[in-house]
Amino acid sequence: MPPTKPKSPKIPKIAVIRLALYAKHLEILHSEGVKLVSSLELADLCGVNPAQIRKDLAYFGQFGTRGLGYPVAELLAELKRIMGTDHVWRLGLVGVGNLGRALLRHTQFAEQGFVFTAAFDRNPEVVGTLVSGVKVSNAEQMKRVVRERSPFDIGVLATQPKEAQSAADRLVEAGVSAILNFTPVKLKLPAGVYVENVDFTVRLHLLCYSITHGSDVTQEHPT
Amino acid sequence: MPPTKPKSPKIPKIAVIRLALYAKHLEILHSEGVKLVSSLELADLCGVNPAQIRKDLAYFGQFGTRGLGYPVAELLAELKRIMGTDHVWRLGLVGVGNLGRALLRHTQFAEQGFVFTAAFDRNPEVVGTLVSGVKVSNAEQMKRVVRERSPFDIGVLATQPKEAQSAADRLVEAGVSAILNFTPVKLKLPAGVYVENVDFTVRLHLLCYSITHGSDVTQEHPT
DNA sequence: CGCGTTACGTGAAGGTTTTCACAAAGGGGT
DNA sequence: ACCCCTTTGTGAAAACCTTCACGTAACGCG
Ligand SMILES: NC(=O)c1ccc[n+]([C@@H]2O[C@H](COP(=O)([O-])OP(=O)(O)OC[C@H]3O[C@@H](n4cnc5c(N)ncnc54)[C@H](O)[C@@H]3O)[C@@H](O)[C@H]2O)c1
Ligand SMILES: NC(=O)c1ccc[n+]([C@@H]2O[C@H](COP(=O)([O-])OP(=O)(O)OC[C@H]3O[C@@H](n4cnc5c(N)ncnc54)[C@H](O)[C@@H]3O)[C@@H](O)[C@H]2O)c1
Repeated sequence: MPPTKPKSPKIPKIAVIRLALYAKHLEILHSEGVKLVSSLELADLCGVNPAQIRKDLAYFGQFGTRGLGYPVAELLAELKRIMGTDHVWRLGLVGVGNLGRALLRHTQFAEQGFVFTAAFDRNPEVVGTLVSGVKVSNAEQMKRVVRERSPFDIGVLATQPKEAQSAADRLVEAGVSAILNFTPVKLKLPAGVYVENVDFTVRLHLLCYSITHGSDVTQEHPT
Repeated sequence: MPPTKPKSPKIPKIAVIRLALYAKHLEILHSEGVKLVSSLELADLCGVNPAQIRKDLAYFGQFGTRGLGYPVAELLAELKRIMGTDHVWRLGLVGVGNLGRALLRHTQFAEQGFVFTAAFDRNPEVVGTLVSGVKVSNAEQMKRVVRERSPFDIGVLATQPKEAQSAADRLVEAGVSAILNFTPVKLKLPAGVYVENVDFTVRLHLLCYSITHGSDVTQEHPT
């Protein structure tokens, strides 16, 4: 029986973020043939406090053996199950421009279990072409394409900013409940639709502050 | 005289991150001709608590007028000065591949005061070409190019993962003290060099967790 | 079989960030 | 000149997250 207890207590949001970090390093250990790892060793690899790891894991169950540590393969499998990354997720790209193209061609997504099954654009010159093995469909027919040919779980938004909201609406209409948003627009979406905004410029601003003030402002968070 | 007091007390790292968020919304208000804004109004726009804004600003000085609010133009100018974004920052790209190309072509960086003045690659087929008006130089000659022709302040790293560390070392050698790192590699760099890591896959993992557990884990943080 | 060693799991302590709540301050109307 | 209304700036309280410290459990060795 898997030693998982229900996650009744409130789980700090940042703990979930760190879970992905732990999984990443467990993956490496696993590939190196390491069978057991202590919270201290894993903490060193991840650059966090060992107690932090134990506490984070405790939110989801008991995975270790006292006196030994954690079984790498099992813990990795558990973390993947918890994160939902124990199976492939299908991505649908909206906006096959400069950035969208780079994302489609990014081979490392597939290695992590994220596969583009569909791509959409509005530009007739792009529609119908094949980018990195993915056929670009007409954005107007998203709902139909999703239903009949290429369903996906997560929408990746990379249109021009002024098209972002309507494109997002279309994603929701098509039944998508999670969006990775690369546009600088704050999307208005119904409850139950999850959004993650990616904005590189915030990071640039932080670097500017650090350079200007000579003090590092970057926290160790693994984002 | 500008009402700025020295930043003697300890400033929460996350407060600086929010400053960029405030500046973004002040920019919009300014373009709409709004002259004054209260912490309540700005808080609504930014999706944070009004007291948070007042506290964050208080770390850097007194910018408001009691009973009125904050003067949009002045506060914006102050924030830019504090962040160091009151002038143009020069970017140098290392690795003109899928992602690097998208970044070079991204017109919105310039609008925010970030301009690519140099680009480097190792691939002879790419070296010498012009991408979005920027000449691609040989990565081996980075130090010379930076000194003699195209200095820059912030290095943008978008090489293959296994080249990341050595490319970063070269950036440091060339005198760069801030790096925006798009590779999944945790760079080892001397103290005084600031790094911000951009990793989209963490965001995808978070979305997976949200979908799987039906509870939103995304914090309102503006990253 | 029991004892020593190790390292987990967790309550409590400690530290940091967010929010509350209110005194103080400024503007504007009369 | 005074009063009223609004909103800042800021201690204090609350919430939150991290780290400590130790009881406890499991393994392995003599
Ligand atoms: N390029 C970058 O490096 C970069 C960096 C950060 C953020 N972004 C953001 O990402 C977005 C895309 O940037 P880009 O450089 O790729 O722009 P782009 O103009 O090259 O690409 C946009 C693509 O979206 C398509 N499109 C427009 N409306 C659409 C719709 N309703 N449905 C489907 N497709 C539609 C366009 O035809 C075009 O192909 C922008 O919002 C930009 O702000 C880009
Ligand atoms: N493409 C994406 O959407 C995406 C997304 C997330 C992360 N990344 C990361 O960004 C990096 C680049 O991705 P990509 O898709 O553009 O890869 P890519 O292979 O298309 O481009 C890499 C470029 O870097 C150049 N290069 C290699 N070594 C170099 C060196 N020492 N100095 C200078 N240039 C060098 C190569 O010649 C190539 O042009 C990778 O680390 C990848 O993991 C990419």
